[in-house]
Amino acid sequence: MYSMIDERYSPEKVESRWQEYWENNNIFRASEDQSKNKYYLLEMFPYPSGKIHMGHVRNYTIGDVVARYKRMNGYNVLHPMGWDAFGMPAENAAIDNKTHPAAWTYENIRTMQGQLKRMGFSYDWEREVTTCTPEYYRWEQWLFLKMLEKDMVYRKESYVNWCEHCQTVLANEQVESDMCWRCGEMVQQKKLWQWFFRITNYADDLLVHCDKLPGWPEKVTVMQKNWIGKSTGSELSFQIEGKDEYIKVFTTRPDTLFGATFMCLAPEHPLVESLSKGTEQEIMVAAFVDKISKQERSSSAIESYEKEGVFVGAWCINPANGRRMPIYTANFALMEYGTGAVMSVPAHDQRDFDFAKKYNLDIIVVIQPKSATADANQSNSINSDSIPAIAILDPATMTEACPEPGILVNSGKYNGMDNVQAMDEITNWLESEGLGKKTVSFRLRDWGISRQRYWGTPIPVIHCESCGVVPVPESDLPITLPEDAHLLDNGGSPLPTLEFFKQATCPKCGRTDARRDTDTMDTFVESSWYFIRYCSPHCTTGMFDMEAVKYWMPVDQYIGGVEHAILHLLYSRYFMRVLNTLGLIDFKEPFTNLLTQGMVSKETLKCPEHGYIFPEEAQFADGKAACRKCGKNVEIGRVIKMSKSKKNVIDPNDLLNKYGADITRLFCLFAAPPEKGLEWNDDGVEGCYRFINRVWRLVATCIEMTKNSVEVNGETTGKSRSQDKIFKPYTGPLSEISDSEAKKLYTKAHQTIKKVTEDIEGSFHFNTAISAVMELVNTMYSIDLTPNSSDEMKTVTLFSIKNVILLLSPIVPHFAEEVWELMGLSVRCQSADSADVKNSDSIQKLGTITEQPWPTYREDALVTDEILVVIQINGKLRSKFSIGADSSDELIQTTALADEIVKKHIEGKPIKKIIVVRKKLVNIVI
RNA sequence: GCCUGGGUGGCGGAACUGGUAGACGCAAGGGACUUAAAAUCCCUCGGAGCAUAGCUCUGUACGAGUUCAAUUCUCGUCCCAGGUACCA
Repeated sequence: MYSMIDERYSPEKVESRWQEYWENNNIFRASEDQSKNKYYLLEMFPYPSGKIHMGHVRNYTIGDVVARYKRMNGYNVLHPMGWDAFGMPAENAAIDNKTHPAAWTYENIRTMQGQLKRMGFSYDWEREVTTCTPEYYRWEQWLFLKMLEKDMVYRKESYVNWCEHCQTVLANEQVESDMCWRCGEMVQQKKLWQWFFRITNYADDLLVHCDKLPGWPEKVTVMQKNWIGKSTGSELSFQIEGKDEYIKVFTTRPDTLFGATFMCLAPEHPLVESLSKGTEQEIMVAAFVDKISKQERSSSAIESYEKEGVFVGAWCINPANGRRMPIYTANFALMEYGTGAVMSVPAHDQRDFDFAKKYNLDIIVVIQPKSATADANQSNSINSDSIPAIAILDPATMTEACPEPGILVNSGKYNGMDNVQAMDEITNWLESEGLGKKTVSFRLRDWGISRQRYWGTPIPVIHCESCGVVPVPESDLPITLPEDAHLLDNGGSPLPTLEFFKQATCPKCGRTDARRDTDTMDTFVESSWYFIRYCSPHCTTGMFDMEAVKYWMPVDQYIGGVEHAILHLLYSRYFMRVLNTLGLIDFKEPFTNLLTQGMVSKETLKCPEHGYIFPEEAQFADGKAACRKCGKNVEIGRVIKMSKSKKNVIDPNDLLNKYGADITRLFCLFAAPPEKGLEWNDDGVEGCYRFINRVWRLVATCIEMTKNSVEVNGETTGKSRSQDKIFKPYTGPLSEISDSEAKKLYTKAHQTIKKVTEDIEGSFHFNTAISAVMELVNTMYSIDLTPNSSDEMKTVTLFSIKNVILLLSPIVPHFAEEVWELMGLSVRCQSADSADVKNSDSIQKLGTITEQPWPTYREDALVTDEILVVIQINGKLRSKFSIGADSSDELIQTTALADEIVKKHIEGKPIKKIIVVRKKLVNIVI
């Protein structure tokens, strides 16, 4: 029967067959089983943008390999998948294609689910969650009401990007160099009443726990810490000249108070208008505030604007020295941070220095850096490891601010004090005067969740003229998104135009002219708790079933793009804290271990006529590209992460059609370690196909060489005639093998098991794991394996090939199942001869490869007899030699010194030093 | 701008805790097999030089430094990517 094995591996024949087998036998269905250790493995669910692209394929392949690996290690694995189905692209598509966001979304889900199934991922599809269904978002509305009850949500006025021409709100992405992407009109800022989650209440807790997430990459926790941005400092009050009013500032440098020479207020600061009123600056200030109010408010935009400001026509008094300080309004002072006011110390802050130079404001030095004072005293000293020798700071000659620590000057009674000490002393003094206190400030802002969009979760409140904001009664949930709505051509939400939706009866007073909130929630809200919904996706009595959550949560391993390092991950952490505070769960951190994969990227292509185009819509020739539709030259843009909106995506279908799922999976993993970014290029895929075929032929060879009997787990399988020898994989000690070639192979096989296990367990470095298996396969190819090989070689070969298949099985599961069966190792091929299998127990034991235990290695089989030692002379490699593995350092040193090449290099020169690195290297210094 | 990463042959990448730079694979070139092609197998493959079975120099973005020894540690510079709160 085995001579019937095909010459080449044919994925199209094999893959669908095994996918059906897994599905029909519910192999990946997860249920709470208290007797087993659970393992919740989660990949970030996708936004259903159309088709999956290589970024998804890579992410989900990594996850699937881990899921299958953990299953083989005996865990009860939960591996769910779903859809982050609300979002802006559905609205844009609806406008462009004259369809409905729901129709577009569900169609995409269908397509993408088909693609994922074709990849052979081991999801429990019974648990599929789709966030745009009322069954899902009703619980989000429910939670919103709970949060409202507990004052965890509030309303305030806040700005949005506004296009006057389209009469609509724009996302930051829809603003292209200050203009509306649809019509090109200059974008303005508009103030709207919006809902905010009080995430800042948890700022400290979120920050502190960043250091209690050992399973997270440090770069992610560092980014989150910086994002939260806790700074300790002081809040100081400056009296406005001639008034009994004070300006409060937050500063991290109270030690520089005596050097504060002017004050900057955010343009939206209420004092800006009131102070300038009636002064000759009034018009200038109003014009400036108006100009700033129209500018984009994203922090990258704000930082890119030139720092500028306008005098508001009033002064305040420096509480330290009574100095008159002009008050400015400046574009770099942010209302959202601190108190919206900044005391400016130009001598010691670069931004203030630049501002002072620009507007010709006073600069007073109040700290002399220690290095400068020391250098000044010993004029010729060269201080090699510090700042270039500075003379004593002089405002007249300074070219930049000096933020260095040092000794206070020009600071009255604090002169001569160390500046760090002065921070406390000056704050304490002002506190005693009632003008200051120590405080902390966070960069983190409350989470604005109101969106003036259609395709999102409706916010469950009603606005009543008599009662104000009234929560929708729980019994009225869900507030479903009306489906008979058409997107407006300008991109605006149709909800405010739908009278039947908007009209509501006030639950409190019964007024019938109340109106429903027509805003929807930020889609980050859905993705902040979907992972907990997976535990009990069909629960109708609450967000989740407590028992199921107790069993499965937290997520043991979360895998997704590093792009989500801050927002999504921080919001999810915040949401668990909310649920915890509400008493719904007993933990705070959702994800124990996190793997952030690097972005799969590709250059963008932009046609002057058709805008962004897909790679297949361009014709490439000598480094240039032309649009296939209009023939015009296409602008080849930067290499950026794949995204549907920029159309720089590669659909895996071509690869799947040509090579199948396994080769595609193998290639994605072999290309680079997961955390590294990947500029897409499929040049190496052919090599992966070759490798799989090498294994395929090796399997055929092994079957041929051992004929038709193999024993697994003590059970003989396959047909054996009495005259046949029965070969089974050798698993005994290395020392009992006499054939030196078999010995080497046995060692290599055990080393490979160790290497692959460690690469997966330690860092998910599948690329090196695959390399290791390739090496083992190469070793096997270097041996002449025939039916005439020694019995010893046959059993060692069987051990090796069995482990090649097991080690590869999480990566190329269809292929592995197939060859496992061909080798007579799976229960499936037993069905015809079930009499061979003595009892149902052994069926259980055999199973298919998916149910096999992960292989283990023998320590005794890892060691080799000889080691290679390299000889360096003055750090340069000159020679090397092999020596017994148990040789002493002394023996290694004398062997090295006796080396002919070494002798030639030394030529009687005196040896200054010899360094011997254990069993590795000798460095002779002459 | 700011925060976080990254930069190694023609290409993707490897190198444990500072100890042989280039594992594994792709591409390329040469050869074997074949009527031919595909497939497969074997050999070469960072650069330069020389007295070419080999040897020497040089090389991990760039410039310094620490060390017997640096892709790895320190400082500085350049470039690229991710995020920057309404893309998800």
